[in-house]
Amino acid sequence: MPCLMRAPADEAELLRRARAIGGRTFVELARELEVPLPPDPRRAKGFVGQLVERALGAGGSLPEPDFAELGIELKTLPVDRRGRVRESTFVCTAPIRRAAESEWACSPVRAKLARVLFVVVEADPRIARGARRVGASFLWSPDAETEALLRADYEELIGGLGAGELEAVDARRGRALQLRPKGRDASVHTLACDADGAPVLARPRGFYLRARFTQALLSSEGLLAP
DNA sequence: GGCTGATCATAA
DNA sequence: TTATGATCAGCC
Repeated sequence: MPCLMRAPADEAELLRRARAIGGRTFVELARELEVPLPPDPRRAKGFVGQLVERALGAGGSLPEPDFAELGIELKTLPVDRRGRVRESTFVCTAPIRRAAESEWACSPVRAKLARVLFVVVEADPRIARGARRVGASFLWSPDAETEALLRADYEELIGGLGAGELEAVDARRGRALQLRPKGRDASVHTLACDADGAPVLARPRGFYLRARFTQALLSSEGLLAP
């Protein structure tokens, strides 16, 4: 594998590349890409995602799709050794200040989830870090029913923010999407409006896909052991 | 055990 | 500083 990878020309090539790295350990991948391994893996939470980005020729961490030409977002999907999704999937930050005027049709959530390449990765504490591998990959777009579900969640959550219900809209809300804190740490705050429209400080939030939801996607793809 | 809230690294 | 990439770790 070349160390500097050009962007893939089309979906088929992207999917081929993703499937070609299936079965490789992250250590092997890092060596091939000449990327140094982090000294303390527990402090390198995004390492695997960024490694896969490089391996597939993604654009990098820019405010645009990973594969801008193709309109495709890349997401790694951490699973345990039984193929159970271990974590939720970050989608994008929530527009807290502009929540009241945010519509689904032009929302970053809809844009990001319109076309996603999911790359399954092993993330099981019972598997030694050096032995964890890249798994299966699949391209996904929401069908009409799923988009309706995402839209309903989005409108409920963003509606809550827009109404200033900043404390009420916690991670327990939403069936597929949820809102969770997203910041350097709990001390980070951003300007928001409370229920009366008065300015208040609030924690930045991000939209995440629940693990239950991505688990169902894996299942639909036939990627789960019975 | 699953889930929520907290936290960590890097790039521009 | 804000965006990207996520996982950690204690609570329920």
